[in-house]
Parts: sequence; structure tokens; C-alpha cells
Amino acid sequence: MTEGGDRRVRRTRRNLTEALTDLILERGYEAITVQDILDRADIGRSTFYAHFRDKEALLLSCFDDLRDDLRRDLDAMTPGVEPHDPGQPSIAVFAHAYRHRRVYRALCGRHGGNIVYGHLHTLVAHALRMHLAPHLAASGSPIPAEAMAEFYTSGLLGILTWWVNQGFPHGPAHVAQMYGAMANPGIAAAIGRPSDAETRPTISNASRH
Amino acid sequence: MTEGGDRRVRRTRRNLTEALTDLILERGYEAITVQDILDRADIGRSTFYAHFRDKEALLLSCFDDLRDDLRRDLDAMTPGVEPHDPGQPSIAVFAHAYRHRRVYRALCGRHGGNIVYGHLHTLVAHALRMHLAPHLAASGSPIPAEAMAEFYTSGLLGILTWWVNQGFPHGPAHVAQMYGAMANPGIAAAIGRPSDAETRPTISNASRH
DNA sequence: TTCGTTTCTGTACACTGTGTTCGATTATGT
DNA sequence: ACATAATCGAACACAGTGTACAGAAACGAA
Repeated sequence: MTEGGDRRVRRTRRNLTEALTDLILERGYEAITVQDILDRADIGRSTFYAHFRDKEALLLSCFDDLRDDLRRDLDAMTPGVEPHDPGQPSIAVFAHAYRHRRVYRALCGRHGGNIVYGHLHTLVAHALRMHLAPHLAASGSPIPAEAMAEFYTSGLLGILTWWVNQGFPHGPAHVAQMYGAMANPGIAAAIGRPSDAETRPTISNASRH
Repeated sequence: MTEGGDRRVRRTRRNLTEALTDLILERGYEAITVQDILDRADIGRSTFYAHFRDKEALLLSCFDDLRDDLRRDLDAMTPGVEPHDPGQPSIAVFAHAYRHRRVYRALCGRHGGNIVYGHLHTLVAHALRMHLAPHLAASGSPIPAEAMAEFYTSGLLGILTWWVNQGFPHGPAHVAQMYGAMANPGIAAAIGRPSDAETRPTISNASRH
């Protein structure tokens, strides 16, 4: 048994996802038509609809494997809530993006449309809420947990898309450090703990290029 | 002279923009068809295209007046750079949103699509950059100004959409205070100035409802 | 290799929505 | 009251979507 069933199916799906990501980088998601994908992938119309309900279903399937990966990474660090860094999930996100640069460039860059962005947002917000909740409960912060999660999630994804659109000019650890420098002081203040963002040494140069 | 020219034109544009915002709140921007707008506004097809190139042009025209307003507010505070609060533009944004609750609910809520969001983002990012630049230049912060502007803009808009989607549960000053509590410590750390977010008294209750 | 099964292909079709055109009609400002 | 300008409505060409089906091709297993 060759993994994953029929070879034709694998070929079809691979060609389609590659065609889609290519086209997104060239023209942006919104401007792409199903026929464009078909032509680029050299796949028949009826074949496409045998696999995916529409363009968006294909897009999400491109993101599905990645999403599972990321969710695993995030869940892995949730149980043992690290008390010293409630913003820790950010590292997982940046590392994940760096590991899959090409797809992120297509799905989360300025061309990617907002569908994938929305899913990422949900995922990250949930993880952040998990990490912040225990600290917030103890501190009696006046800021609603929802609002905090929203703020730090948006900031994280803002930095992420900036990083992606710049073409990953730094290593993931460096970007995570930047994020931490901006986010941690506020988090520390909210949960009544002194920020350690400044007591730590500036990060060693983990960037490439 | 009655302000703004022909009464028919005013009627048409008013009906169209009202129909659009109504429909956005009901079904979301993406799901709306030009025909839907026409039916709701009771306007002929050719009339619509005499005024707007397409659905998106109408959407932007809904936001245009607001945008000019907001830009004026933001520019008004840029010249006399207030050294004590580089995050000051946030107040203008929240106040502006509160003043135009209904439109913001349609354009910046979860139903509004990302077009308006993108324009808002550009506007706010620019204002924040202006306010941060002088402080950053002096402090020699290792974080690129672009990245900082991106982070705090995303965070601000994140809080804004959260606030909008909740139905404006607090007054604008209260939300601005929440934003400041999360953003200011990080900004203060970056520009080498102690945060004053905690030395200030907790804001007086400016919320309604 | 053969054979039954699954997938792919190409074409055709119905359908929805877009944006334009144009002559007839109606409202507007003066 | 009148010239002007805006609206209407119906028709049209067009692009893209999603479905159906019958024949060809590729597949995996024996």
C-alpha cells in the first residue's frame, strides 16, 4: 500500500493546491477564478468539483494540515501552564510560520484574503485565553479577559503578517522577542507581576539572512 | 439652494447607503448582491450604476465621510506631539467610533468584510507612526518602527472590533483606558520612559448602559 | 497479464449575477 | 411653465458557477 490511497487522487490534490497557492501569490485570492485554477493545474472541471465544493473549500484544505500542526503545538504547551510567560504561545506561532514560510506567504500575506486569517485568529485567541485565564483570575484585573485575548491576538497576528509580508527578514525567535517586548510589559502590569522583558538579556542573534 | 444639489440625487444616495448598511447587518457584506440593494432601496438598476461603479464603491462611499472626519481628528492632534502619551490617537478613534455607532456596527463588525477594515488600518497605522516616531528616534529601540506601528494598530483595531461586536458595552473613554493599560507599558518600555498607566487613577466611570 | 473498479476528462447545460445601453418618463430648480 | 437632469425599466452580452453524463484512462489486486 502506498500511503494515502489512489495515486491519481494524490496527484490531483497536489496539483490543485499548488496551483492555488501560486495564483494567490500572483494575483491575490479574490481575483482567482475556479477556471484559473483548473487551467494552471491542468485538471478537468468536473474533477475539481468531485474533490471540493468550491474555491474556499480548496483554500481551507490547504490550511488544514498546517492548522492541525499548530493546534498540536499550542495544546502541547497549554497543560503545564508556564507561570513565567503567559505570552508563550507566540513562540509556537512564529516558529510554525517560519517552518512553513511558503504557505504562510500565500495564506497569511497581503494576498491571502481574510478567511485563513480568521481561522488563525480563532486558534491563537483560544490559546492565549487559556494561558492568560489563571493569572487574570488571581489578579482581579479590571480588563475583561475577552478584551485582553483580543488585543494580544490581534497584535500577534499584526506582527506575523508584517513579518510575512516583509519576506521573513528575521528568525522566528527574534520576532517572538520583539513581540514579547511589546506585549509582556502590559501583560505583567495586568496580572500584577513585574515585567521581566527588560531584565532578560537581549536575544542572541537567531535571525538568518 | 438646498444643500448638496438635486433632491433626487440625495434621496437615491441616502436610500442606497441605508439599504447597504441594513443588509450588511442582516447577512454580511459578502452575501449581498447588487440586486438585493436595489430591491431594498427601491432604486432602478441603471440608476445605481450611474452613481457607483460597483458594490464596493458604494461601501467605500459609506465610509468616506467618516474617514474624513477621523482623519481630521487624528491630524488635529499630530502637530503638537504630546510627549506624555504616544498612544493618544486611540482616544480619537474610540470616540469617533462611538459617535457613529450604527455605521461602525455595519462596517467594522464581524459582518463588514475586510475592505473598510483595511482602510481604517492604514489610517490608524499612519497616525500611530507619526506619534511614535520622535520618541523612537531618541530611544534607539531595537524594534523597527514599522513593527511597532503594526502591533499597536492591530491591537487597537482588535479592541475596537471586539467593542463594536459586543454592542458598545462601555463608553469610549473606558475602552481607551483599557487599551492604554495594555499598550502603554510596552510603549513606555520601548521608548525608555516609565509607564504612567498605573500611576494614574483608574478612570472615572464614563460608560453608559 | 488480465480484470473489475475508480478516477479523470470533455462537453454541454441551466443558472445567477454583473455591468451597459437607450428611449420613455418623471422630478427638479429657477 | 420650461429646460434640464435624474430615474426607470427592459433588454442584452458576458463571465463565472456548479451539475450531469458517457467514454477514456489509470489504478491495484490477483
